[in-house]
Amino acid sequence: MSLELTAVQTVACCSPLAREPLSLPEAEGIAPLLKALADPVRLRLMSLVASHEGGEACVCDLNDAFELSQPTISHHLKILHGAGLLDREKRGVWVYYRARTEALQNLATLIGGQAT
Amino acid sequence: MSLELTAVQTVACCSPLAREPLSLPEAEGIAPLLKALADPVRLRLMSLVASHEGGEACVCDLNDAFELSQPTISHHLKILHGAGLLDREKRGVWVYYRARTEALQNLATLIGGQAT
DNA sequence: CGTATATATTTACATTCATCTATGTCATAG
DNA sequence: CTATGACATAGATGAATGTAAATATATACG
Repeated sequence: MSLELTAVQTVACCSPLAREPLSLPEAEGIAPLLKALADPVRLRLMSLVASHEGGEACVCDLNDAFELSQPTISHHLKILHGAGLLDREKRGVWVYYRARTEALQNLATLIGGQAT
Repeated sequence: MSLELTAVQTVACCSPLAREPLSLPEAEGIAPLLKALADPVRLRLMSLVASHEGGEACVCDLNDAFELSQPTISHHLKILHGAGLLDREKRGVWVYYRARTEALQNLATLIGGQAT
């Protein structure tokens, strides 16, 4: 097991933006998470998965929601998964993605948390 | 006055990610806001301004917190201001930036809001 | 086995981005 | 009016990123 913190672990460690200045390592840990979200396709993927019944969706469902090639969707899913925003589970032929809601909540607290 | 919505206005209009799928126009409106935040320097700038006494800081304060050239800081501030995350006010020789907390709160609600 | 389907990876290319240096603008001081 | 300090803009460059096309892997089924 790695000693490195994942982006998701990093974001859980910090006070809200408005409370105290972020250190450089903190900022460098959090930016990749926001970067992963900062794309229209990936935002829609996240909301599709998070709002899908059961909190999960298979790639086959997701592909149909876009006019993009399957490899492109797969690429975006990999980025979201790599950032720790989506969990992956293979069941038979299909792969299901599930939103990591605690990661989203931590991020929301960081961005919008009160100063005091 | 333009009929276009700013990114900040756009983000205030949407349900949380986990409640219902984002439309393409919504996602395209929100992504630029996240993109503006998705950089270590800009994250630190936002937190420096937001947590600074009085909720504002002048560029002279901000420059000193980084080992980057003044034009580079100015560039990042322009991006944050363009996204609607920072307000700008010139007073005499100095320029003060102020965090738009309601924009941050709306963004936080969008990302972390409960499904129901 | 062999074929079909679902998903991932690789490669290639065009675009975007962060940063720098140099220069411009504006306000104030002398 | 000229000099100085604070900040912005312009232009250039190298790195990172998005997308598509082709290919690979893995499972199911006959």
